[in-house]
Formats: sequence, structure tokens, C-alpha cells
Amino acid sequence: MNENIDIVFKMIAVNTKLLKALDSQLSIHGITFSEFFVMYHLATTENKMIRRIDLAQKVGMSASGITRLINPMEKLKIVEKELNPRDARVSFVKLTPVGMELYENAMQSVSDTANTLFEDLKVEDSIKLLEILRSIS
Amino acid sequence: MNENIDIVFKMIAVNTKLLKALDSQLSIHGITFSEFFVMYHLATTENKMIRRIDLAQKVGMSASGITRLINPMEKLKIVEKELNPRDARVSFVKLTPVGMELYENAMQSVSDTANTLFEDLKVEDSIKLLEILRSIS
DNA sequence: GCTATATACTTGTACCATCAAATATATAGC
DNA sequence: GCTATATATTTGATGGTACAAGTATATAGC
Repeated sequence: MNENIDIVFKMIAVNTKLLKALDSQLSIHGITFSEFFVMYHLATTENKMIRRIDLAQKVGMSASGITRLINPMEKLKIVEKELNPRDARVSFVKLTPVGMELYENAMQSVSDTANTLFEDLKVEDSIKLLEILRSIS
Repeated sequence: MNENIDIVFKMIAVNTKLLKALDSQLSIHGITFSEFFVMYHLATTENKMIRRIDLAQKVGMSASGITRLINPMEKLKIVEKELNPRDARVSFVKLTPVGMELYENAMQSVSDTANTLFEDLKVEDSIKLLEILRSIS
């Protein structure tokens, strides 16, 4: 059973390394990983827009964290607000064309970084790892 | 190859979940995961003391981060400073008996949390996961 | 339709970690 | 032994994130 402890520590170590590599690459595009992660969720969601509170849940941040993360992105025209006529409390977040292009460029960097990070992993191990991670989350 | 991207996102998601669970459990002991992680390295290292800069590297933080993390722990007598007579620049960090006891209690919580988090994982998958994580880090 | 409760979001405050600069000490080359 | 450079640590300033409280709107029960 005590493998689990080792998994925890190793997972955190790997994650730290991973985030450092990603943030370093993404700084070339002038964004942080959190911003990229938001864009990723916006780009891959069904109708291309998400409520702030759902975004918070998806990226694992608080609602206030999302407010403060999105505000500057809105000023830079990376994302835009869309109001909900049915419920004046909610505001959807949506990628602009500018944001979409930024996302695609950034994704290329992230993709390259991911491939470098895992280049020594055998294909069957990649598949297994992904399967295990999915079963945990 | 694009499995690697999915691995990155899943890994970050799992890690976020994991850290939230751990921090929540550790708050019972009045400590954060960073503090626990420091104690873990101190408790499991060869001669029970580590230079601040090595500690920083081990826990994946900056040297200044370690200074600010350790100072309050020192005030609470969880860790203590040990000077190096050979080199006046370095100061070692060492668990006190109080710190050692706190660590052991906290480790019990962490252990329980880890077991809960991974309870649905088959034993062979735990072993495989650990092996893969080791090969990455 | 009023009141109580719930939900979505923002704002004030505080913490934690970073980077860059400052300080102290050590080492190397002359 | 002096000077230049490298290393270990701390300090000042800053950014990102959280929690709690505040605001606005919606929904339910009467």
C-alpha cells in the first residue's frame, strides 16, 4: 500500500518539472500556463464559450481567480464577454479570433514541449499512463 | 504522438486534485504541503540535515522561497539551523524532535489521503504508474 | 407578489512564491 | 596576499491565487 505515498511525491515532482518547462515555453507567447489552460478549455468546448464558474472548476481555480485572470485577457482582446439573456448573473467567456490564433501558436509550443518531456517514454507506456491518469481524475 | 498533450493536461488535473486533498488534510496539523514536503526531505535524507539551496532544489522552490518558508518553522521550533564550520555561507536545516513528531503525525494523514485517492487503482497499475513516473523525473 | 435562500460574479485583504539586488563568504589566478 | 569571480543566503518589490464579504440577480415557498 505504501507505493501510494511514493506516487504522490513523484507525481508532484514530475508536475513541478512539467509546469516549469511549459511556463518557460509559453512565456515566448507572452502568456502563463493558467492562461493557456483557460484558452484550451475555451477552444475545445462544445459551443466555444463557458461560464466563469465552470471555467474555474475546469482549470481548478477559484471564481475570483478566474475574474482576475480573465480581465487582462479581455483588455488584450484575447477573450470576450458574452452576456446571457436568460440569466443576467452569468457572463460567458469566449475566445476572439486573436485569441484563437494565439492559442494555436501556443499549442504548437506546448505540443513540442510535451513531446520533448516524454520522448523517452515507450508508446505503450504513454498509453498506459494516460489510461491510469484518466481513471484517477 | 499527441497522447503526450493529453498526458500533460491530465497530469496537471490529477495533481491539482491531489494537492487540494493533501493541503486540506494537512491543515488539520496546521501546516501546508510545502512545509510537509520540506519535512519529508529532512526526515528521509542521510544525515538528517540539508543545505537551504539543496532543499530548494529538492522541493522545487527558489532559494528565497525556502528562506521565507523556513523562518516561521524555525520560530515554531519545528526545524533548527545548524552552521557549517567549514563554510560560513551555508546553514543547514534540521528537524527538531518537535518537528519529527509533527512530521510523523502528518505523514499518517498524507498516507491515508494517498490511499483514499488511489484506492480504485489496481496494484499492478500502481506499480506501473510509479515506474513510469520515476522514468520521467 | 414578498420574503428567504441560492447562485454568479467581483472586490478587499492577505499569503505564498518569484525574480532581481544586496550581503557575506569562499576560491582561483596572479 | 589582492583582486576577480563564484556561491549561499536574505531582502525588497511584485504577481498570482485564495478566502471571505459584498453586489446583483434568480428561484422557491408561502
